[in-house]
Amino acid sequence: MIGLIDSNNFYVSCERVFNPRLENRPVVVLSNNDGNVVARSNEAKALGIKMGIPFHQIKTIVKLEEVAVYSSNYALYGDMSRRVTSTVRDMIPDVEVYSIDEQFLDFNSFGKYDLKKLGEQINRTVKQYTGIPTSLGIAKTKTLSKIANHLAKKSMTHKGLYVLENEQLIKEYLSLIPVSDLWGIGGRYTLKLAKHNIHTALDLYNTPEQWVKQHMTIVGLRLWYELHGMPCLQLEETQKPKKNICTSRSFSSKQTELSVIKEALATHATTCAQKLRKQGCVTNFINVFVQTNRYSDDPKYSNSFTCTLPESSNDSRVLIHYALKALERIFRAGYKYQKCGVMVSGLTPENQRQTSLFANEKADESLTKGDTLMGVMDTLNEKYGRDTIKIGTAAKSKQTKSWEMNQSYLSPKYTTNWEDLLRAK
DNA sequence: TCTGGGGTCCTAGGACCC
DNA sequence: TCTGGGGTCCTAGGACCC
Repeated sequence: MIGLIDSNNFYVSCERVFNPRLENRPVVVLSNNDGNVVARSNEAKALGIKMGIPFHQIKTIVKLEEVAVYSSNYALYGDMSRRVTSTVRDMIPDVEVYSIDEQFLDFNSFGKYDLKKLGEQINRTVKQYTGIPTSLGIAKTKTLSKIANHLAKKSMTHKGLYVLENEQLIKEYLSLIPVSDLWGIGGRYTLKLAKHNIHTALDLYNTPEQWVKQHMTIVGLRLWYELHGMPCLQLEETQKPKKNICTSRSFSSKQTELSVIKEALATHATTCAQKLRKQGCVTNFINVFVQTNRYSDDPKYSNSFTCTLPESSNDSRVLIHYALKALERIFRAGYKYQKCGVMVSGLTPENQRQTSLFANEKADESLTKGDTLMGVMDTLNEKYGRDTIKIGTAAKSKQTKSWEMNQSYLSPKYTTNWEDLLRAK
């Protein structure tokens, strides 16, 4: 049996752990730049605040109902997520971390245990150790455990735990679930399936295998098998190295000057290089993109350019150099830019770096020196805090405030930043 | 005034190889 | 009337997830 444990209203729950006055109150957490609502407490849901709605559209109700509002605090949520995972892993060793608030659990070596009792114990322990409330669904496949989890959360009688086993019950529930709620069915498939009169999860369950394969590829077929209780998706307990890494942000206000965008892009390139080094990888392609606001009536422009590095690298200085070169090629004056970013691909492990055919000893030496320098920078930034030391091009200037992310409602980084903790006190 | 930031997998078709 | 039989790699586009 497979379990899916999921933290309820996760970002809101993290804020509540450190601010219990938020209990029983409507609370929302916003996306980066305080753009949209990405998490809601049950009380906020009851007020009709929809997932993903732009913040400016709910300002009236926020004031009227005294909704507590928070900017995303990923330092806090990431750390709380690690605590939840390690608590779960102490009880069930085989865990796949699926997202910041979800883990799949493998119960197959717990055959003789009462899964209901065990499940209750898991929820209770996580709450006790971390303060985060969770829901747990258990079934034969990942897809069915997603459904069981949904049932655990939605029904008051299940109290955050549901073991979905009985074939007849499975079919009954499937008949109540819109096909669009299934894991793996998005907007496009929902429309396509509706045209063929497939509306509920049970409709899809009853659709012939051949039709599914033909119209929904192997991906849909796996989903179909999983619904029938035949596992096709394995637990992935080790994290696979990423194939692409992207760092991008919207500006807090629209930007027109190349110099400002250069500063922002250099900062993103630095972050991207840090992420590469953390994964122990080097890149040989760097893609840079800029775009204007797609919702506004102002002239629109978006473009990207990919540079091929002469030699694979994860050196911040190298990435900044090529990112700015790419930017020069796509920047057009006269537009109000909203966002820029850097994406690296073609990643290879650091220790399998392909050097240039024409590299000489001097080049080797400079490569080693670069690695040492980056190592020192990473160590200092880890020990004394982010941005303790950085490359000059990405340094903060008078212009920085005009592009840096807007976070007007940020809570302290209670668990990862000592100064923040003191401030909170 | 104001609309996020990351990722993955699959398929078809084109280009090329022997 | 008739034109081989295998392959690989790359890219764009489509679909999805949180």
